[in-house]
Amino acid sequence: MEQHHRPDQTNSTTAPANPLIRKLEQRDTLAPEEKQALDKAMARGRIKEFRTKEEMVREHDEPSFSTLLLDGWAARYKSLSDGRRQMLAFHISGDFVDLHAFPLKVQDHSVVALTPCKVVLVPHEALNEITENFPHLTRLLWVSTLIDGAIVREWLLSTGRRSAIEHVANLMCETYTRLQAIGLAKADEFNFPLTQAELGDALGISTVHVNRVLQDLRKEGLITWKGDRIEINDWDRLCALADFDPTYLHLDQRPR
Amino acid sequence: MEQHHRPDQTNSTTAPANPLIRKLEQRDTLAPEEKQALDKAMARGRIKEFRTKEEMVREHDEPSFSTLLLDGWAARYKSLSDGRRQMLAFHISGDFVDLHAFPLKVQDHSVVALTPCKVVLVPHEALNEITENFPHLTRLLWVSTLIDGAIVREWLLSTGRRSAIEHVANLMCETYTRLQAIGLAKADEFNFPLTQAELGDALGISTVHVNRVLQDLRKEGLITWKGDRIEINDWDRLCALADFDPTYLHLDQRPR
DNA sequence: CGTTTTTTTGAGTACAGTCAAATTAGGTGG
DNA sequence: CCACCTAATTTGACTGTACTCAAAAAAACG
Repeated sequence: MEQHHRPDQTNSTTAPANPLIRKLEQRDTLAPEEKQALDKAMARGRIKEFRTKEEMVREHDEPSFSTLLLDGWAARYKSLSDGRRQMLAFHISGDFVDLHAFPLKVQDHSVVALTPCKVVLVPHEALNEITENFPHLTRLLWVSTLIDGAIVREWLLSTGRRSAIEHVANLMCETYTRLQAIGLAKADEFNFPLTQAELGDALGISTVHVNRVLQDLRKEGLITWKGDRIEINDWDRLCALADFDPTYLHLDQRPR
Repeated sequence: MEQHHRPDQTNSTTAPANPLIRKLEQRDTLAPEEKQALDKAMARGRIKEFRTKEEMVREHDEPSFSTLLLDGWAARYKSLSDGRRQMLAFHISGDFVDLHAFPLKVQDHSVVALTPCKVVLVPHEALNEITENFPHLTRLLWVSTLIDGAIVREWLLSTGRRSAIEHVANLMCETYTRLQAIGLAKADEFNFPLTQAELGDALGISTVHVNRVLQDLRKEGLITWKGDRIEINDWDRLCALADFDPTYLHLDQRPR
């Protein structure tokens, strides 16, 4: 548990094993010294593993590091004092689950592991050195928190104005698109390791209603969900039902 | 309309007339050269006015400037293709309504003026110079977009898991607290220039239901809404009903 | 003072929630 | 590999919150 992260030493012109670099390069090119700075920052972080359902980040904490997800699925959430819970985001490999707490200092929500997770705890001090010396890299880290924000806005639109079935459809389109972008989706199938109860907490509806809506989607021939795999049976009709416009995912290359 | 913004030349130890500086100083101290850089950036921007209900920022636009609100109320929103609309945020004096589009380049939602608004259009080029030369200031601009994000997360919690009456209560607590922080609220009263239909679009409920929930709140002796003024009749019970925890507003001083 | 917008009320409906129980699936140890 | 245990899914019956449509009343605006 006290081991340290070794940066990837392979040829940097091939796809990087460092999932953060891979993610940032999706958006913009990185100079060699910028990649080096990221590798160096991550190398200063401790590797940590979480079990399913374990709390990774707690509301009101003031950690001195930010948590970069290397492997597994995690979810941000907030709870009301009587226990009602709302998921705020899903995170996968390459995502910082709490980069916002680097500038903000205080956690305003919690993060839970949805599957076994492997993370690296990047010291805020290391991030601070990046912001002092690499303005372009700083903007890219800023971008990554902004995309998180854009996704939450789409979730708010879904929760406020989409019907339950449209909401599920939209989340499926979003998740498939995100996984596709980092090569974690097959042609028409992707991993979705949530329970229906957890999905309900993400959609803001009850478990029972999730179940009924999924049956409707299956009957309509749009998606099939078996175990932790979701198969998309009719992408076009799913997108139409969802009113899906991927602009908010900001997946296009946008060089500086 | 082609006039330029003149930075405030008064003694910088008193409350600044520049609402952006005032807002950032709420969070952290600014060095004189940082204030100067902000004033200079704003001085390069064109002043513009919008009428009530006028669109200030359009989804999919790629503007070369960001819109800083000097006066009035504005709201971010997204719409579904059949017209259903969800508000995503309210903005008041000192807020950038689209700072995210500086790093992201593309607008993923629109912004509408809720009242007559006066803004300054700060060129992205000017912001870019700030990020190249003032890392601390960059972090503060980053913080401001992160607080926007934290508020949207609270709205998502409200929309997904709070009942309509709890949701209204929470929004009233949030709005009062934000206005209070910049000196725009009286002891137990504040300006709220929305129609019930607009409030419904913010809450994700119908206009009719807004009206009925407001009657319940009035009957309970919690708030009174007359014209564009809301009076808080019982702050403690309102907070309790709302399950209000202002952590997510990040209003405390957090020096670097 | 008339026009338009906003708020309010009423009646009927529908989407989604709750509670409880049955069924199925998944994981573990013998 | 099977039996058992637990967790997850599915079903049924009933309830309730919030929606729609329509119209009346009240406010705001010029």
